[in-house]
Amino acid sequence: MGRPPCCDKVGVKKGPWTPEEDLMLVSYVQEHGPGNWRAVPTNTGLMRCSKSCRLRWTNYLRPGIKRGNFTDQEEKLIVHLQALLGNRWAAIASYLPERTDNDIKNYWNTHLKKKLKKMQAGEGGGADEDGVGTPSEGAGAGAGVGGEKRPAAPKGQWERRLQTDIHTARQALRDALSLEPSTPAKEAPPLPTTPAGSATYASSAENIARLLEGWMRPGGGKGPEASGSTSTTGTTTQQQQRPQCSGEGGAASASASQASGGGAAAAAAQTPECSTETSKMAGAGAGAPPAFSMLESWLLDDGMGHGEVGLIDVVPLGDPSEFF
DNA sequence: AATTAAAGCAACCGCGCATAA
DNA sequence: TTTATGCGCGGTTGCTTTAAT
Repeated sequence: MGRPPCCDKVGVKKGPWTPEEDLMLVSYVQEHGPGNWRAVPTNTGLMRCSKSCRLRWTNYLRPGIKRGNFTDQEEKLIVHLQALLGNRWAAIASYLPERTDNDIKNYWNTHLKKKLKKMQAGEGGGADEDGVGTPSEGAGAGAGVGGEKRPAAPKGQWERRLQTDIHTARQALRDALSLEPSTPAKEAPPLPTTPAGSATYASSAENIARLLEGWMRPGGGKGPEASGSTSTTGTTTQQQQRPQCSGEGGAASASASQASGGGAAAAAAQTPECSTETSKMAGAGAGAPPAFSMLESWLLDDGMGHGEVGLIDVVPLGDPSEFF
């Protein structure tokens, strides 16, 4: 029957997002929460496709996103999870709540693939074309991994598969983390004991501040519209890359308020109900321990002794990220 | 200093799944 | 039960930046 386009192509703007658009989207989501994306363009006046809005939010504007360099641990985790789960980036991303699937995917394609290929080549092994990521067969997933289309599995089946995924991932994480026993908190920065919730605002404000920074900087780089999202992310990402998770909360919100002179960003920094997703993140990181610490303690807590109790039992099946 | 190639990243596209009507 | 619609995911594209010559 032919699926209709998700939105009218006429009058729909494409390409990089401008800071103005970002602000419109952010303030809308702050107010209404994410979801009902279909209504977003109408209600905000954004000339964007609903999908585009969702993507922009989840990949860039959403609070709690960490951008920039991946740590060694994150890298290892991704490599292992990719080997186990295949190119199921969303699933992999659920283990790295601060990273977006798009980010992980890009990082895999641009860095890790090559890196591993090189390593394998070094070992004398002939890496297969896709390289490395041949997902271990029978990793339980059984399903089409590594690019194959997912089989349409009934929900029960999907849940079982997810359980297996979690189980195998857990094993892999153990391996991954034990690879470098002597990489203490080197890459896992100590987490500030931030008051619950502040991390959410911080992250949110940080993202917004970041975009505003690029926007408001007079002649900074390429000017407002060119700078748009690209500059805030592209070039400046590296420069603005801050020491992650190191209690930037106050600073971030401060800069947000400064930069915005109030406005949406400030609101963003203060609106308690960032969004459902935000709350998720907040809940996730209540006090915002990065997922890694959580994972580590989960994995390394040998005293857990509850057999397989743990993630699987805690997490409502179907969304491991809920755990974080 | 100018040009070209390579790398990195944001965003788009199309498909499948879930669900409400 | 069927159909329509929205959402999410993975693959891919194209623009921008950086490095090399």
